[in-house]
Amino acid sequence: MAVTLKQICEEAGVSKATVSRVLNNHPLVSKETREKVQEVIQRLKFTPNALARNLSLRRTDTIGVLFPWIFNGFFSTLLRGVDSAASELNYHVITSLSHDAGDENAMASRLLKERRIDGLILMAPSLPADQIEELKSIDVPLVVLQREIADPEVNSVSVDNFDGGLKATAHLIERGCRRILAIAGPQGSLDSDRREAGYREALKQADIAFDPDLLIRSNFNKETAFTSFENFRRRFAMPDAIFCFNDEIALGMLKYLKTIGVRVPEDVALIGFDGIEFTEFAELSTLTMPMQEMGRQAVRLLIKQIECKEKRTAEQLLLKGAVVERNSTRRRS
Amino acid sequence: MAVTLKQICEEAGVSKATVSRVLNNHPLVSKETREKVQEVIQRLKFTPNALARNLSLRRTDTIGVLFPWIFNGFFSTLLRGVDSAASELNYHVITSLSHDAGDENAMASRLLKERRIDGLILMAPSLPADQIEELKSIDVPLVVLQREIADPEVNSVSVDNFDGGLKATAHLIERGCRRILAIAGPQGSLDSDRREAGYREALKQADIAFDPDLLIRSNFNKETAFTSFENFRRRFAMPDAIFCFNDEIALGMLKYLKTIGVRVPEDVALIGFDGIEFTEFAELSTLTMPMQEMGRQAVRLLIKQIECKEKRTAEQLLLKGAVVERNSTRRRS
DNA sequence: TCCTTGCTTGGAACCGGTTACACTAGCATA
DNA sequence: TATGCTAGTGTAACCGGTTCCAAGCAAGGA
Repeated sequence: MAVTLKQICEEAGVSKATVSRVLNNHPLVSKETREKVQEVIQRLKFTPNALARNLSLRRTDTIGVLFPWIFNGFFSTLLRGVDSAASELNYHVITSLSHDAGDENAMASRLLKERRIDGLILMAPSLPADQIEELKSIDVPLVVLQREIADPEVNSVSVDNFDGGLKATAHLIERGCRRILAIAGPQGSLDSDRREAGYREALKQADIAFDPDLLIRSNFNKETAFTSFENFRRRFAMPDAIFCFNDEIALGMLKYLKTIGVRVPEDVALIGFDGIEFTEFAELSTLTMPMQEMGRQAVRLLIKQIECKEKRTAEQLLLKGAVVERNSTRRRS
Repeated sequence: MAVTLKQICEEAGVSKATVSRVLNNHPLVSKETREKVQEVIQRLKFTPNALARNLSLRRTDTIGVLFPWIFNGFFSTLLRGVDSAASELNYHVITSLSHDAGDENAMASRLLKERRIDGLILMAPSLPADQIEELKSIDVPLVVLQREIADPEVNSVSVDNFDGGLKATAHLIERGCRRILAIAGPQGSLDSDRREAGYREALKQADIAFDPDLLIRSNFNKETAFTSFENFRRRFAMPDAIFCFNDEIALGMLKYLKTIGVRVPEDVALIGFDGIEFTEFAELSTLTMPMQEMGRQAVRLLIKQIECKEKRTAEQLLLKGAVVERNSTRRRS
């Protein structure tokens, strides 16, 4: 059995209250008592039981991070940001991957209602609004990550999709491309819509008319992107450039274009969105999101909520990404 | 304030003990009582407080997973395996990344001694033996991941490095390569040594004499690998194939060879080790380790230890990897 | 000298569950 | 009818801390 506070107080000849005060650096303890107690603590190698402490204090110093099963490339970088910020602020991190889509709520509310965590960071790009509503109702600190949220009562940290769409497109335009094919996400995806708005804005700023034929859709994965793209090819000439709304699509396209003999960047420039690590190896230009920073900010926002109880208005952070230029958009010489 | 067990028992007109029995499906409760209590639980939306429960039961249903900061490609896949196995067995997962090397112990023992976790999965490829010794002394269930351990008292799950080295080399030999350069890890790395042994065994089986000049060393990263390789090039002719002892080196080499005009696989075949995801995009052949399965097995081993208290002899699982053939070792036609 | 004040300290309740043990009632057995 | 057993339930201690409140005690002021 581990050493407990009781053993310490018996050994030191003081009460539990006093030992507890020493542990928490309470000022109202005389110097001699404090030193005596500390000596015993050292000698018996006492570490207070966090469970008991948490039960008393009604807090766990732990935050939950809920990720979707799929979110591959981001995952580690984001979690890294979360973990580093959390550990700096002396919090622990419970991770949980939702296995089935729709699982999120059950897992989240279980963690929350069982009081295992003080707050939750939720990364669920496809979580429907009503589920968020439900989570909100549990009334525990919550930060939604990587999902621009309309609801002003929900704290969120997200990449500025509009700004990103604009920058990526502008980058292609600067390289001399004018017929820029956008492979967007599904209808109704807020992320996709905002990126599209940025894309259009960049065109407008360059006095290029928006051509609806040059915007095709996917489900943010390569398979659906391929189908759309082949459809496009049958009807139209190859564009100057392709702006894929995420890196998975872009990486898939890169490979695919090679197989059909289209050279990147000589025949067509290609840019992705997200900045997953693989893009570096693939020499793919992309708009990188500051994932680690997003993780850090999410933690900060969450802990701010946890530590000051009075209801504060929610914050919605929008972090800006940046274009990383690699071979796939190198200027044709 | 959340609903507590006390409120349930008052509302249902029974004692705490009875409510607790209902919650835990204890058989000694009459049907009527059980139903009445359950109805109240439903109606008041009661969820028992895990902290209180844990304190009483002296267990947390939580395992810790400690990763090094660097272990990129593996990270998500491994964690995925851990998470899925843990959640199937009704355990939670606390993750922690050690930020500074050497941090591991402090973090691990803090989690363990504070009784926040019931056991620990430690992934620390570079953890010195004496630190493991120290962790062992805390005497809490522990599984070491991805590190062949000499100590028979420590449970571990690891890839079979010998088998992997053998298979990767044999794969190259089958493709007709005979001068096979191995870019190994540092001296004294158990992983590297075992892979090397496999490499040598494969050569021996093919009646190829081992040539010490064809074994160069790195620190398992591209920078040191480059230095060694350039050194090698100045003195010797290009080999038939290169077996890189991890994928990071292999991916770096792939890029590097391209810049110096050496074609893969036409001029030289290239194979990596580990099976990180990027290898797929890079068309790099590699020996993939079953990362997800390793995570799952580690959890299983750990929970087996947690749940049967009598000291059992430690198990050391060695999972075998498999060669995934991609373009970088495609047979020259 | 007596009372007030402030610093230390201890007693005991509390956080929200689990469970060993005691107790009661009902029924079968002797 | 007395006895033993069992099923169902309640009492109270316990897990290991935190903290409110009261009390002891010495110093300072009236």
